[in-house]
Amino acid sequence: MKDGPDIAYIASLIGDPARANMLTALLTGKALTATELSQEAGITLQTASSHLAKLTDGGLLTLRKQGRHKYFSLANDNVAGVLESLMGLAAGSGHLRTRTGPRDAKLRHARVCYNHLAGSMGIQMFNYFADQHFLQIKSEGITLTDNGATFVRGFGIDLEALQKKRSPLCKECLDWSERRSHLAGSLGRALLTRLEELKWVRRIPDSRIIEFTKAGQQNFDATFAQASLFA
Amino acid sequence: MKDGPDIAYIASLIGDPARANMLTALLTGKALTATELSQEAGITLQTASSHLAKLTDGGLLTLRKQGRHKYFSLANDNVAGVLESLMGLAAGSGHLRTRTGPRDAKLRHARVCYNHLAGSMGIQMFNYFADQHFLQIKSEGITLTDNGATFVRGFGIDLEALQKKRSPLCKECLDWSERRSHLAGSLGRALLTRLEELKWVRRIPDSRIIEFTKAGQQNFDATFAQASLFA
DNA sequence: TTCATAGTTCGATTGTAATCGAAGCATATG
DNA sequence: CATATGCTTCGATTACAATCGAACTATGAA
Repeated sequence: MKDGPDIAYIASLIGDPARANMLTALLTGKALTATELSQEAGITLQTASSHLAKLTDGGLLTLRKQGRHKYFSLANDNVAGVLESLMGLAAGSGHLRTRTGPRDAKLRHARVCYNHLAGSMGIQMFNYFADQHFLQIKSEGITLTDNGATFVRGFGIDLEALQKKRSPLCKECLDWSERRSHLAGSLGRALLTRLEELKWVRRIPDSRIIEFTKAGQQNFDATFAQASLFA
Repeated sequence: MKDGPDIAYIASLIGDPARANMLTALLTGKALTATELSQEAGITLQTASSHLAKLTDGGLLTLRKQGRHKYFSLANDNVAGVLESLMGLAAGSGHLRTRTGPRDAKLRHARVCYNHLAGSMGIQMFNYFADQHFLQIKSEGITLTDNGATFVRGFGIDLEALQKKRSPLCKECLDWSERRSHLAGSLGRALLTRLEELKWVRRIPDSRIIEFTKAGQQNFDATFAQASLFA
């Protein structure tokens, strides 16, 4: 009856609306203060403080003290992954109270998922990498091929700096809107940062939406053209 | 503030201990009746009935009526996937109240995850398939290569019958104990069934544990020998 | 028909967790 | 130092959901 880890404990942490709102807010990857999170969830600071304590205690969040501020962020990629797949369930399983407004459409097109690109644009990029054999999927995970490394460097990313880091270079992350994998890991994050540097995209403040500039969209489509389009 | 699907609703469904117990019980893939599930969770039938109604209403369970029995099972692979990854979080994030007893060790070695093989043996099998290039990972998902198909047929599986089905042949599923992917989908299920047919393994009743026979373990290791062992 | 088993619905109780006001620390700034 | 800001702790309130006993419905067996 009591096989395995205590799943109810973690799920109940996510199961409170206020806490769920804070967690989704943190899916942008940006670290937020307690006050910001309380506003995000629509509750007072006192209540938020108690919630945040529970979340950190449960290992879902990490916090960094900076002066008199406390910055909270998701503990790791796994947390973000669970949140995204929960969204997949919630979207798929009947109860989709997601009225598909214009905002929602933008969200499906491109959004940030723990600092990497998600949505249909994220899928397109992943597809391109896969089609060009820039990625090799082994049982241990995804690795970047030599051709892939060349491409990434050419795109203006300091690959060596990334590889020095302890965190995994490539990971895949399941997209709730597309139900496919997109590229996560430090490379995924670096790619999004680069897209911002190039001014192909910009983030909408206080939202997970990523907006493409007109030129940016054209460049993106040209760079990450899907092979299937030519077939 | 209200981006995306209602994640808190789903999470709160899983977040109740009684419901979580029922869900994990269903991770074996076997359909269970309301009475069995109530015993599994240690609650009365009345309470269980209300819980089961909520779970089906939330799209996590499907039910099949057979005479005066109601058989419940997980709605789909996604549900099983979310449960497993929640276990990963719960196991990893500090609060591992999983005292590693002998039972737990068996669970890590081989267990059933929604009717397919999980645990280190599941990983070993997946690794073998990957190393032998029996699987090809594309962005849309995993596909079986021709060599893979030959191997699978030789192993005694009616591949054509599986392919006729609507459900996906190959999927990957993240293992909470190993933090790696193992093979899910209808092929994954068929492989486990075949292992049982061959009497290499047997399921422990009322548990997720899969036990290897002595000969079965030897045959398994010989068949799915990891390339890295020879390196 | 009568009895037994499987499951649901109703009502009342109980416990717990979310919430916020008020007061208390802690860290910055003038 | 005083004062503002960010956050935590305490206490009381409130609301909701889990629980079970009892009565009810449905299916199957004798």
